[in-house]
Amino acid sequence: MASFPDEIIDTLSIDCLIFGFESGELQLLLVKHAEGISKDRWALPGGWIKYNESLDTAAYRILRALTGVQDVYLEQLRAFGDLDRFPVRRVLTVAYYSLVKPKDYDIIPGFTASDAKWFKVNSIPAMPYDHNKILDFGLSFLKNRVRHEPIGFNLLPEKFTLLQLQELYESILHTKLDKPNFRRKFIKMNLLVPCNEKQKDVAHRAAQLYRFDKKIYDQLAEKGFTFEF
Amino acid sequence: MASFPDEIIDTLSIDCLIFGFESGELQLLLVKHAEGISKDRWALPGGWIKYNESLDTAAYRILRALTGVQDVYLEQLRAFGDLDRFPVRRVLTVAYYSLVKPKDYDIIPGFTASDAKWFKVNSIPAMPYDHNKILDFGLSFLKNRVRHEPIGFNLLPEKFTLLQLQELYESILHTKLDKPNFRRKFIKMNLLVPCNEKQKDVAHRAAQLYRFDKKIYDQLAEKGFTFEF
DNA sequence: TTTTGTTATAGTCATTTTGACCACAAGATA
DNA sequence: TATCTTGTGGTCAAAATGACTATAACAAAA
Repeated sequence: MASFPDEIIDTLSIDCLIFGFESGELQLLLVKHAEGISKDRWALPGGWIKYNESLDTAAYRILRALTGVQDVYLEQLRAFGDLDRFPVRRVLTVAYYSLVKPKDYDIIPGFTASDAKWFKVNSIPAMPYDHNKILDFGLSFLKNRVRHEPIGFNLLPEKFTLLQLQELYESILHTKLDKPNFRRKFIKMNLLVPCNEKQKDVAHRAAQLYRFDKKIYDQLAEKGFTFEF
Repeated sequence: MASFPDEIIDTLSIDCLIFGFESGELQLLLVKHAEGISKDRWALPGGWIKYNESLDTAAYRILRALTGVQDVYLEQLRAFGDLDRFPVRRVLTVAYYSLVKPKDYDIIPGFTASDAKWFKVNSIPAMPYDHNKILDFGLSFLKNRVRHEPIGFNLLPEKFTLLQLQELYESILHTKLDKPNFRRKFIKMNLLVPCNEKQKDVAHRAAQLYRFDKKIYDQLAEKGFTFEF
């Protein structure tokens, strides 16, 4: 079974949770299976690991092959290994996640996917296997993480307004936050750099645009800083 | 290969990080391999998953068989799947961790372990495979987690002093904390219940003993509370 | 041109939390 | 009795928080 290096291991798979943020809502990238036992159903982008690739390598390959998404930062969530999670035989899957800006990527379904598109996190269809369970895990992971690390980095466009940032937090935390207080708190963290630019084409007072300062973030991250909301 | 349900899967393993806290220091439970390619070396308690058991089940079985430790809460950390992590063939391992009170457990080496004992985290020997890497991951995970959840629960004896609690935090966070401030902060969280008892056999003023209030903790945990130090 | 609607942004204020301390208490030991 | 060690109660200024109020911009409607 392990004789040919490039052969797949049919008991080890990868599944990806690709989160995006657009029009004030958290989104998830799903693919429609083109073959296999869940043909024509929407599910997490996933596939078999090959004998000669590491978990990370497999995750990047599979995500790219199925959705066209590449050059993202994938992070492992954890393994899911319940006996009955896959109906045919015992399959262990390792879940990865990423946070991206949907607009930065052309979604190109391919490989074992006949289609691929963004779904609002609040209206995800019932997926095959334990994919909904994996999503739930990912969502609570995200909810937890957003409280302690400035993950907004990857979800917002290069330049963003404070309201967009706040909406991102509200959408992940599932709460309303006070605008002036949110603004004050975030600005005091020194992570935001005001661009010399304002919002355009809005039917109200244009907001200041900001961007994240990666350097300052890295400095802070090294000292192990955290923040709460 | 998958024909006999009770057969092991020789490409899937479990490794456990069992942390303990004693005499002011963080400890880790290791076993000495009795067989295999790393015979006589100290390593994380670990073993092969069987075809008919889930990851969690395998973790409990293996930990118990090798060290005698049972009735603990094991939590999955993540999977480690680098191609070269195991010299003979490709093996994916799923790491689990637990926090326990060493005194609560009789360490009984067994199965593939010829010996088992606690090591101070600061003097862990070089271990085979990627076990040191797994430990590093576990330590930073712990460091991060201790800042946001009251994990002390499982590491301290039933009744403990505030100084013991503080030493636990200092030992995980690798810093010194101010005594009166630590005390004030922790007491205000309402998580500690004073026992009507004092420390005994100490060569100085005896400290009040406290215990955790699990109910209050659960209430707080549900609301998603966090704390910082 | 004025009004209206909508979001941006500045600021107030009482309360709570923090960090850095000091000082005394309790008890064992020299 | 003096001294040492750790426990525990407290102060105090500074900073952070949460709940608001008020004003600024500016597009669109009246």
